[in-house]
Amino acid sequence: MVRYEREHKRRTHASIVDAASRAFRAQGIERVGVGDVMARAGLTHGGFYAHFPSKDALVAEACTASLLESAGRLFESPDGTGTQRTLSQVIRAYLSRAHRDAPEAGCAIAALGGEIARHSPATRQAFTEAAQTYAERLATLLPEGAGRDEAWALLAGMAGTVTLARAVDEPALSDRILLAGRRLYGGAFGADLETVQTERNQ
Amino acid sequence: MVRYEREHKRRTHASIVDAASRAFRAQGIERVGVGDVMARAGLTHGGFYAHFPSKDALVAEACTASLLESAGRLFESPDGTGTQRTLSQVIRAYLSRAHRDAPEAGCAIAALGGEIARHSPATRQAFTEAAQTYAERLATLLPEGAGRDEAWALLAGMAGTVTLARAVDEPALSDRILLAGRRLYGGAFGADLETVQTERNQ
DNA sequence: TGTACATCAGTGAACGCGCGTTCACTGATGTAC
DNA sequence: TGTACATCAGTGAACGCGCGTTCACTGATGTAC
Repeated sequence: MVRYEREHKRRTHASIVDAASRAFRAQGIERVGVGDVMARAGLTHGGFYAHFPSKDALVAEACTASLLESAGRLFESPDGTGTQRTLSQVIRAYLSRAHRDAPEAGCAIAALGGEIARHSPATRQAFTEAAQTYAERLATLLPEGAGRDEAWALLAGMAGTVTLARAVDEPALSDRILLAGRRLYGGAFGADLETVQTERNQ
Repeated sequence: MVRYEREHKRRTHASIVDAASRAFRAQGIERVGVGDVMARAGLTHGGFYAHFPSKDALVAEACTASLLESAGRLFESPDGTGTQRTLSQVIRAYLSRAHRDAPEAGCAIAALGGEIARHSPATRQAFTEAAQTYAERLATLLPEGAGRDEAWALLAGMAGTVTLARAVDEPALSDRILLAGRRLYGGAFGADLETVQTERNQ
């Protein structure tokens, strides 16, 4: 009965979502068309509606995917062993030049937060759910006495810092904003300040 | 020689910028057309190009205008006497439900930061310049030892907090994010925590 | 093992629509006489 | 004081374009016999 390999369509679907999640973060949701996404996935635009009922449905899926993917990248050490990063390492990685300069692989809150706030209920719901697991994962790294709400505040603050560092057009100012963010959140959550200072070039 | 009152065109220009700055913050730059802006200013779309060379030029002017206007609203007491707010009052006002629920009159960094990061050099330059005066004004309220960089970090963090509070679709969670932000920044910059706690319903 | 064929993932032309922009015009303004 | 008129802020029809979406189709797949 099954003509094509069982996994075939599922893989195509996933590759469309992946292409969309990267394109949206790089260029914004509105600037990226259905045709652009399909071309990035190596397909033509007509086939889109065999996978999604509307562009909005893709946006919702791409929000979830980009949050989960970037959380993975953020919380795990880049050594490939799956080791969890410490809070200090997470703050440094989030507020790094590398993150600022690669929005397509970075946190969707920083890249798309403003646009999501104005999007459909379905998109906002998908975003909220995925952000919740992001915040909970961050909460486990916080010191005694700090819980989920503190994790939300830290996440929101770091996202705003990266967004502003991307918006200003003076590179030196942008770097100083990231550094000031490291000091602020490192200090507020007891992360090692020495490390913050010595790794300013990461 | 001057047919129309000298101020006539200047006033129309300013009312277009004002309409645009509110519409952009409410709906996003891309979703608001030139025709929408002109209609909000009580005009028709054709006259637009007698005032601006392009939509992009309007975006740049609207960025400057909305940052200056919202800074005025934020730093001055609402009693009308022009009294300056304290740091604690500024943090409470920025991270208030009122600000979250009225993006069209609020801070452009929170509403448009992500979009501006992807916009034209002219827009980013205008934004950076106006944000600079915003940050400098905030810096004068900070305690001893904190300077312009700390003001940038505080501004960026508060903007991200309001953006995230607008993006999530659960009202209770949104309120908790704002409150956690007040505690975080109030604590980090030595603002009166008691006041923060007692005015949670503002 | 070889062929005929039903399936359906993906193609590409076509649609209506709203956008930014252009341009020939209109009519309120206030000056010149 | 009254009228003719040059100015130009604002009007609205029209443009080309890219968007999201639809749909008749094609051709690779792997099963049935």
